[in-house]
Amino acid sequence: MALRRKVTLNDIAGACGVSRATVSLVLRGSPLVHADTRQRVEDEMRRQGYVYNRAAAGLRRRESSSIALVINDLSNPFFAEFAAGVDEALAAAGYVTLLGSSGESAERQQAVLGTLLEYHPAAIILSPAEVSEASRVARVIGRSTPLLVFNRRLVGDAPTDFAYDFLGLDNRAGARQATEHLLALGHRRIAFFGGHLDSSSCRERRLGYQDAMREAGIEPEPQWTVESAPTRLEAAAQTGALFVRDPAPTAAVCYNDAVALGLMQGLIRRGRHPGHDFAVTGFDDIPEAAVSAPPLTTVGVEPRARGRQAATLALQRVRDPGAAHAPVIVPVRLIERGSTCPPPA
Amino acid sequence: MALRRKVTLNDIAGACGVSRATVSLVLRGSPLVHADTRQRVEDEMRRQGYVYNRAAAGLRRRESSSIALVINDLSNPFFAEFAAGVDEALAAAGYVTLLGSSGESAERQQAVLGTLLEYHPAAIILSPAEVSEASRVARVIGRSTPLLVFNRRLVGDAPTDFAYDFLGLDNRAGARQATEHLLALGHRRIAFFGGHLDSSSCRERRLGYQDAMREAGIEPEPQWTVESAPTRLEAAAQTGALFVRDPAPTAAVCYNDAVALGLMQGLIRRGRHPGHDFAVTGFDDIPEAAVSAPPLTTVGVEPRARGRQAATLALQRVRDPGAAHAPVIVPVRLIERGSTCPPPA
DNA sequence: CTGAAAGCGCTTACAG
DNA sequence: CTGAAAGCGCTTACAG
Repeated sequence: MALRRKVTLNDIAGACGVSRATVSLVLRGSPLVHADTRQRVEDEMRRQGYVYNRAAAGLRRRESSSIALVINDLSNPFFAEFAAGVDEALAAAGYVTLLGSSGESAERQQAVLGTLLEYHPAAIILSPAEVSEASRVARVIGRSTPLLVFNRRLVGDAPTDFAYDFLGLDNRAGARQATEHLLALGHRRIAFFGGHLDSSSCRERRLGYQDAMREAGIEPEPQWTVESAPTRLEAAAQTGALFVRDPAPTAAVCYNDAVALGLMQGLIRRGRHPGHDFAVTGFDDIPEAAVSAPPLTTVGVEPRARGRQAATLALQRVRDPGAAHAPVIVPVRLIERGSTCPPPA
Repeated sequence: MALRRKVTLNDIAGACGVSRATVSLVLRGSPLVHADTRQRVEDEMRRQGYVYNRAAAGLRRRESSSIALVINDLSNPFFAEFAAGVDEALAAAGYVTLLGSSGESAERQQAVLGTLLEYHPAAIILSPAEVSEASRVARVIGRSTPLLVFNRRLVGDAPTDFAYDFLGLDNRAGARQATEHLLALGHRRIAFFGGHLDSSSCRERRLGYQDAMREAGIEPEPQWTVESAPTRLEAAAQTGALFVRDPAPTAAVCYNDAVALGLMQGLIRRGRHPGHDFAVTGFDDIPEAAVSAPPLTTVGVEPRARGRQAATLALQRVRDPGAAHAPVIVPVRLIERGSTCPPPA
């Protein structure tokens, strides 16, 4: 099957015996055009299967109707949901999403940003790879495209003339709530499990954990902090690290849900019963959290709503480039389900 | 912070005292340009922070370097992985991914396709909503953009002059393998659980199940087929339907992993032990399948690799629009893990 | 080796 | 109410 040539404004104008300008006015719904002319033009467009060329229009009008979205890990449901939310809100606002993924590699992130910039998006939404330096990101993005960073802080200071928006979660308060919940159940030996401490979100969550512990008069033992990649698989593999020394913890505040679900898996393999003889909390409230066995007590952050919010913030910035750049921190709340229990007697 | 004006070829040409044409040649790495000139131009580009405008170039060259990707459900890890694979391969080939999602709504899919077409992508990759009519899809896409459909067939016949590529899984063979595995373990009363029979992939998988059953001399009872939305939650809720009549099945071939994991959840809630007193198989091998409790015996389809393959096929079509349109069906294979067992004595 | 000119598909003052 | 003209940022023959 041969592909058909694309129909342009010129084709329609020619067929109707009017000028391109008139067709353009019809397209943009101008009241200047005579109703008969409008009708003829619209019929002809339908007949020929005309498709507007937004790139050409954008070029002429010097404006962009795309927004670039760079995700660190699309296979994590948290980020997949976030991306879905971004796309949903952008589409509703008449923008198209240019997708890129970094796979948690700062190198790839640079390359992806460089490529996406060539499409001159109106703004960039970046969920950064674990260790992304502000200076490098600033260098590739330049000073003519607004940037919204989601979830993790960029590392180091950005150049003074490089401002960007930030949308993050109240990680510290969320982890604190989770820890306080475990303390209230009677736990004293509580681990902070999973994540890498060089990521800002992980550090913040650990601070919240430490806040609650110290407020309860407990100094967390170093071996109660176990790092792992923020994935289910890695977390399951690290489960043993919680039990190498006595007295072992009776509960764990996990970096996120993926890690918490992995830990529950790891516990079950070791013959333990999360929610009965060991308490686990997560962070994110991904869809699986509600249906795991047992259902996961976790900190709800509504990733899809965060995606919509990120899109909204980015579009606000497009409309008003001069506004101040105050970071937006989203409050979070603990959702109690079945994976927490008092410590075994 | 005021955004800076974008730098264009003209700015560079002016600053270097050469013409736009020369700068353009430098950009495209032409050997015609004198080494000194090239150096001066490249330095100036770096100095001014020039960013190529691919949309403008594409307009002039009458070619597109974007591909549209429309996903039915980004919150299903299977499709999220697929999308990640598509994006990975497209980026490697120098294309950008225009993302859209239909949320399993055929209406929204039409709207999303319409919008994305205005960016004149070189091709469209569509993972269609559950019931997508070929004629409607054909109408919105027209005859000048190649289409690759993934995973599900479009419903009804397309107009004769509308050809599209198809990448699908060997659903029938996969479900057959799963069923044969259960038969080999000694099961006779085997259910086909989950999915909607008006989706082509579900119908095909059910045929594979029926093939294996009949070959073993067993006529599947109607009540052994239980439909549900292809999600974990819905499947968990439908678990009871398997046990309303005696003799109840001792095993279930599930439509996909999400459904299988939901069924396992539902079984556990009813006091049963999947992998010990009831056998379950899945389809897809999403990441969770390997780490569920018990790990899920399933049919591996490698969604990320399928994404890369879809991108490759779409790009082939872009290069050679006249080639024949033979559907590509990917062979699949059973991965044995812990969720299957012989029937209880 | 480099420049002047035309043109991709659109929009926007400006005439009339 | 409609058309002629200029121009968005680029590329591509064609001269020289």
